Amino acid sequence: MKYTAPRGTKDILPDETSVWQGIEKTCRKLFELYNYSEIRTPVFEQTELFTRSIGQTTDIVSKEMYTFLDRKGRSLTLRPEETAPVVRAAIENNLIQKDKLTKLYYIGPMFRYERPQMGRQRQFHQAGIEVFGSDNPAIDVEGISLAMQIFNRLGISNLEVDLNSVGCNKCRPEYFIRIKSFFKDKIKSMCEDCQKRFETNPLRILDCKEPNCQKFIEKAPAIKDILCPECKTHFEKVITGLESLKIKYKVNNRLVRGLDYYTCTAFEIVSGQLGAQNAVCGGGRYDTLVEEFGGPKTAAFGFAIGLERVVEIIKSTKSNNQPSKQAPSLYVATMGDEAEKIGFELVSKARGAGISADMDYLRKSLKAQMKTADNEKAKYVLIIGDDEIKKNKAILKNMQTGGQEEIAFDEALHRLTS
RNA sequence: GUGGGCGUAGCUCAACCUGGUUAGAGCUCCAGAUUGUGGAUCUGGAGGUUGUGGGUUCAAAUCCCAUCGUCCACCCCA
Repeated sequence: MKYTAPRGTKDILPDETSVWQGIEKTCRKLFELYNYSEIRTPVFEQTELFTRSIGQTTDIVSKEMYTFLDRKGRSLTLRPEETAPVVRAAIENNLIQKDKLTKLYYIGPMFRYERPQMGRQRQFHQAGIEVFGSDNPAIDVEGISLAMQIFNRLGISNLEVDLNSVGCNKCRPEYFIRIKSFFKDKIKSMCEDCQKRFETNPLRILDCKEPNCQKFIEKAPAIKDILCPECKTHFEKVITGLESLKIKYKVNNRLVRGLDYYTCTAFEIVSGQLGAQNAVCGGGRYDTLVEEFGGPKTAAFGFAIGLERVVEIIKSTKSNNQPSKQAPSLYVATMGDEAEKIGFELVSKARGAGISADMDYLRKSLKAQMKTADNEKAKYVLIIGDDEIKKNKAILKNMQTGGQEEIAFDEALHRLTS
């Protein structure tokens, strides 16, 4: 084969697109039900937008970005996530204003250079929201409930909400100090990655899965005990909010998100049906990012759903999901040039009348045309041959019942619309 | 970036371990049985540079190396 899709990318083929369309439709419907408006941003941005917001030492920035120079030598990067671009666009277009809540949603492709595996591709798709202008914990609750509502509507259950607070600019530095002093004498006996994390971002030590490291991590101070009063009450209010909506959650003190801009609330929604890459949704609060990007001081919250993973779950859940390909209502079978001409006009008229229709263009035998119509799941077949032309009538066959009748050419379309 | 599994017809796979005529089967597709009627059945047919490149050998789908792709896991995340 001469050309194949680049590594880590996939063609979404016709028998799959209906699943995708269904998911996208459900997302849009619910986003709009919660009063979010769609925003579409470029798929590439200035590289700095991502390095600044996500953080230099994060995996995404340090090894996963598709970065290139354009013809004028500008460094651009295919978006690895959508929060930074939306923040940029919102500031640039003055969407964020004082005393106003701005609620935006997006659906689109993201790009990260990683080794592909189950539920992980280099081009993947996310649907998500960003809310600007409120530090009210109710926003966090609304966001999480919206995500759960989407999964619910898609028929996905067995999900778990993992919740944590990563603190704010006031309490996080304090926590860093505590963590550093706690691990100071232990770090040498921990794994190589943790030793790096100790220098670059000690918070991530908590996320290490090495059994050896976990022994130490278990005894490490939990961030929830060091949170400042504001973060603490915020976190508690998010929890009571979730409880009042009867959303089940699990406080996970080790949940640390891989992007540096998060403050206070961080959450993930994980599925048991996915393999190692089990997060279907992730997000949280980022109350300082807008200001860091030169906008007004603005509290913000957002999440992103991984659509490939949703597709995986839906495929594995629905045992025999019928592809539900759209079928034409009418298939016109013709024999001979004259019949083909008449048939072509009828197909055209049918379409004009809103009836989905198709016909044979391969000059196949009638039998073969019937077979094609059957494979296409056409409801009716209109047969036109020499006999019919003479009588100025066609044969209309109902493919479900097998019954057929002679009918005038023009009459046939009326029959189908009525 | 690291480790392991796998690349054979459009699809799912067999033959590989133990090298040996013309690389098989099911499904799909095409034709016929049915001179102009789909689904079921039967008969026939088409379809392959065995991922690619090199090596070993009288002989390679089979053994070896490389490379690309894919899958799974680590890391991390959606």
